[in-house]
Amino acid sequence: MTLSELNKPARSGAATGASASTRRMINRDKLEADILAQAVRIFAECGYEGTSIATIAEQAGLSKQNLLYYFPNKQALYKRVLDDVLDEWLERMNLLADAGKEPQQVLRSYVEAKLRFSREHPWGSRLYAMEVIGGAPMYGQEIKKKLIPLLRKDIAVFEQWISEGKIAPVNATHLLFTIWAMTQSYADFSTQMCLVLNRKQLTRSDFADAEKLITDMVLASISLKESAPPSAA
Amino acid sequence: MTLSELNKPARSGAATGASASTRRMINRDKLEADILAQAVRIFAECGYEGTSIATIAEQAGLSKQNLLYYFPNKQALYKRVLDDVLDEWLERMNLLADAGKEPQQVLRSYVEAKLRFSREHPWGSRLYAMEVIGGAPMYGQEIKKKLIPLLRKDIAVFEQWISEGKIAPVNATHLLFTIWAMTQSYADFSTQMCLVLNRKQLTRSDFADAEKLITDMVLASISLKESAPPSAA
DNA sequence: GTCTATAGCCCGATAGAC
DNA sequence: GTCTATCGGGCTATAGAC
Repeated sequence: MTLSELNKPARSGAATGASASTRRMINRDKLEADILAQAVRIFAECGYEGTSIATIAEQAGLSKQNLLYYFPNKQALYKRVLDDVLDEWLERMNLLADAGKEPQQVLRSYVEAKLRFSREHPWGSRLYAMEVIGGAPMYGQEIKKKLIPLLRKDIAVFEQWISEGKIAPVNATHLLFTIWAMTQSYADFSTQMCLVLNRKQLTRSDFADAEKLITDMVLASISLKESAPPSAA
Repeated sequence: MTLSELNKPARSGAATGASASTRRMINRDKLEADILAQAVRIFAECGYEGTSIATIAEQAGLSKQNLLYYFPNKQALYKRVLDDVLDEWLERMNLLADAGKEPQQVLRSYVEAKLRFSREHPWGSRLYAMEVIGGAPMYGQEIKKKLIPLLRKDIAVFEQWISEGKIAPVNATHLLFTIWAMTQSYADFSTQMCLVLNRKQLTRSDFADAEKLITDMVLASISLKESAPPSAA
């Protein structure tokens, strides 16, 4: 079960399975999805306090009071949005480091997936970043429970590769941090990048260029220099 | 003249030079500095809308109405804070790429300076990041005028190095973006990093480790591979 | 320059009719 | 489920006494 399913408000008719309530359920799910899609964008653009639920409601085509029928309060909506972001992220990232694939291929996939998330879910990426920058005052516990263990696992995989001599002895923790930083930045700082590039928004070609450079940098940093013999120091 | 000096409110007694008003000026400057120091922290923690000037005033030890005597309104205070951040940043970064130094040394200094800014001015770094993530709705013009030209100049320097064969033919624009991303992240994402590292805050040793890895990655990406001859393609 | 008082606004949330 | 109406509170900013 995903985080977002856990956080969904219990709904009265959800367990009946009758055709009428099922039809209603579909409408309700669509409406919730519309609300969530607007919410992630507006929260990311305006911040938590800068966002009024009336604005979200208006953009989703319903009244503020009606929105509060679907979500109990503003904070619950906010956490639900972040749940969905984290769910989607974990789903894409979780299956990368498990198999016995080569380090190079795993890191290629990691960079590609994280960068694709920045491209396909810019609002979610930015909203997550804003929450973390502010000290994760509302979502820190969930990050601690759900994300941090996976990041630690990734670092452990890197360190395993190092101890097996598969990659150069880099600092595994900071390697992960820098990969995160570079890929995340193409969502968070796209405004600044667009100003430099004189574009309205980043193109697929920009992301392809970024992926190539980031991948090259990461692979170069872990590549074993054949000229250096095992040191005795 | 710096951005912050331009944005300072004109004050009545500033031009007299009399000893009494000079003494008052010093007090006023100290009070303004206190307000700005609290403002940058609270704006970064809570966002623009999430920050009330009453909170800033309280933390600086004066009343909200009194704060509004020193700064005309909330937005002016906010922009002044960002001016100071950008001033400090430009001051540190501007003198790096001018001289005829070697690319390796310039990039070492660039990473070191940007990372030191993240360590010494975490609130300023984070506040700037939040403004950019939200689309720079209040400070976009200043970024466009003051920062973007310098970033373009840096990119042009990288491209000059490439055309002179001093560094490998990487994508200069994205090289700058990734350096920015990696160094910036040690301010913006320190909360997440601390959770991974199980620390209250990042240590000097963490920043030293980061600097080493980032520098190695950047220098590896620009290093000329001696085995590859100049291609005819 | 610092104080009290308050105008004027927006917001989140609730109550209750239908 | 959707509506109208409204409460209670916090906010920016201003007015004016001292």
